[in-house]
Amino acid sequence: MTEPATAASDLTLDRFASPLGEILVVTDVDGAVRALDFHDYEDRMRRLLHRHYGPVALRTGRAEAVRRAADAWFAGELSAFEGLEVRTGGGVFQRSVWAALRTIPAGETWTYGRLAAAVGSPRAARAVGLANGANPVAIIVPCHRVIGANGALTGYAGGVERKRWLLAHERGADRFSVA
Amino acid sequence: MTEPATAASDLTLDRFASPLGEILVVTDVDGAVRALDFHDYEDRMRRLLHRHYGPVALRTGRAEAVRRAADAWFAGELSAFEGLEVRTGGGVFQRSVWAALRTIPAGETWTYGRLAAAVGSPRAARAVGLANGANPVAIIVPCHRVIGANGALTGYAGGVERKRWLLAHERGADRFSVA
DNA sequence: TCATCCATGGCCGAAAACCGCGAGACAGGT
DNA sequence: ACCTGTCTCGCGGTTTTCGGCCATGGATGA
Repeated sequence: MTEPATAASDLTLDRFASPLGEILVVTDVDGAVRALDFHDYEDRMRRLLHRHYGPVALRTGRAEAVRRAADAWFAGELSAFEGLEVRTGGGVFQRSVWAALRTIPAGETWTYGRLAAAVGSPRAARAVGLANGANPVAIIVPCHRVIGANGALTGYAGGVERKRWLLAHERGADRFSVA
Repeated sequence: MTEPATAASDLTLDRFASPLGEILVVTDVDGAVRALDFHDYEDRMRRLLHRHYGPVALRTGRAEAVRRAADAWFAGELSAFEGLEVRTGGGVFQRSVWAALRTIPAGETWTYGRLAAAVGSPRAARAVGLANGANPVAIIVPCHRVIGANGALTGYAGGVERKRWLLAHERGADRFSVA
């Protein structure tokens, strides 16, 4: 039955351009962000929404607050997402991981193991990887700030190239272009 | 994730006497009935609640409306439950079965097959049996009005004796006593 | 009439599969 | 010694798959 599932009835879907390609964002009636993903992974995003909330119909509309924040963020204002509320489904463990992600400062990277320890399960590094990959709200919930203990980027749901770009961007080095 | 689960936070549990022994009833803050069972099956009732709503704490209290309706019903006023709202968890199929049960007139009996057909799955007679057995709200949702195609009572979560008593009561023949 | 046999369908619990990990062990190359 | 890359294996939530369970009912055969 899995109860604590933050019910979702009316969700709206918006699309806007970014340096990393078109971005899809799903918000609820309160303006909280329920999902954010890249256009080339729209299928997966919808599957995830379906898994969390059951069959939901997305009405298209504009999420102005998210657009503004994203524009500012891509322009270099790395604190632009801080005011945004994020609301998700998922299990207890996943939520704790996603919450912990937002505490990682921009420009910094953690290892999966460190994140696991931070949520109280030091040996669950691998499970953290899973949870990370299931993060419904890319970029705003910065799962890209987690890398392997050996420094390898290891993986990213939107493609490792984007992960590399995001980390470079947060380091203030904007000179790389995305393939 | 199983979504349409009618969230439950505050539930209250009441106990009162009846010709069939002590009865347990669980209601929510709106007064809707979430569960009703016989005292000798309290464990199962709690398991069911847990399955549907997760870990919930039951506070004891009085469900006056249900008490009044039950007294009237046992006294012979067979329409006494009609005004009561029932709210349950469970799957889509189960809910449709439980909803259909309330359309069976008192004093009448259907076969499992007929009920299956009524909910649009003519071959799911056996599955209807399962759903019937998982009915969280006894008597008010009259699962006892369903019997085998050959007329046998087949089964009842509260014991077949009680099923026999209930059917006799609804036929207006109150002369049998419960073992 | 009764006993057997079997296809049926939804649900549940157990078990296995899936990995965006990481630590330890080795093998080479300096 | 040291550093590096490769391999192996245990780890732990989540998701998926699978096997039973049965409050049936219709067909068979004694």
